[in-house]
Amino acid sequence: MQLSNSSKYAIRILAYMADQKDSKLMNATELAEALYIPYKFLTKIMTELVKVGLVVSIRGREGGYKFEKKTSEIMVSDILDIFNDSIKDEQCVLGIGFCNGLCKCALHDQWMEPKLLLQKMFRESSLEDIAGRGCKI
Amino acid sequence: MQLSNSSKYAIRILAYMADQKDSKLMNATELAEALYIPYKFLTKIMTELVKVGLVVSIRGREGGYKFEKKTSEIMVSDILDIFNDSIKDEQCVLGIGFCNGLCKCALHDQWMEPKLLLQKMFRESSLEDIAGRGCKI
DNA sequence: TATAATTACTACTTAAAGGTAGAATTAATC
DNA sequence: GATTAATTCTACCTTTAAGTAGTAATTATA
Repeated sequence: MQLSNSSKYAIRILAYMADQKDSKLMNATELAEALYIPYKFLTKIMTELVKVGLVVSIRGREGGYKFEKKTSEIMVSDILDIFNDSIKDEQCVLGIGFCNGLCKCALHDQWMEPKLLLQKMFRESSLEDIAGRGCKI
Repeated sequence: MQLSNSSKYAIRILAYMADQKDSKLMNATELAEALYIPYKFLTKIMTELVKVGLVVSIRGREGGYKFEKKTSEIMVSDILDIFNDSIKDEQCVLGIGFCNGLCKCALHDQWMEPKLLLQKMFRESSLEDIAGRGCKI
């Protein structure tokens, strides 16, 4: 596809958090162990999510992370944007060559179709959609 | 998406070659200049394409490259395979988590659709399809 | 107030992809 | 056979993503 590990981890983390029944504070150790993400790498990612305003961090003892926004308002594309993984450029999906509106390779139009589908999903699928199907991702 | 540069370059090179009216030998210098690909990197890629049997190289003076197979028989997926860029794994398109047939995230099925579309194109679009629309890619 | 538990920050290391250099090999042509 | 134009091979350099380490800052609780 390929998304960066940061994007994938971030989606896993946030979907996992969204899936928790009680919206208690979750700490880094807990998340890292539950999701098999290296602890230090996880905290790095969490800091990004805090900076961008998706989650809030409470520092110090008994601290942890919780959502800043409602999970139904956080779209997959918001998360991908953070790590520059969105597919929002004007070029054809594969980015093979020099295609543009005027001059395009023969596959350009065909590739537009799945591209648009993916973009649509990225924009329209919220964390709430991803989480809570009896399956931890 | 993102394909490796090697894959993208390879598709550009082969599509360009397929677009040439006369199937003359094309040399590395010519291709590199026409397609804005670093000469040395291009030759590295060409060597891969030779090894895998898509093109033949004629060494020495007046040498160059030409197709081994008919361009209508070379699929985009063949090229992606060489550089391990195909999306043929069993996981969901994003490869976010631990989805599989039994346990899958809520987006798994949605993502299957564009994934299958892309795979279909990769398999069914030949070099002949890509080339020859009055537009060099 | 001391301690333990927690996130944040800064900087480093590692691995992989992308790209480059130069010499070796091959073969047409003079 | 020598020269020259081409590909091929081996090895190296550079850049970026991924991951690690150590320490500072913060805060609840005993």
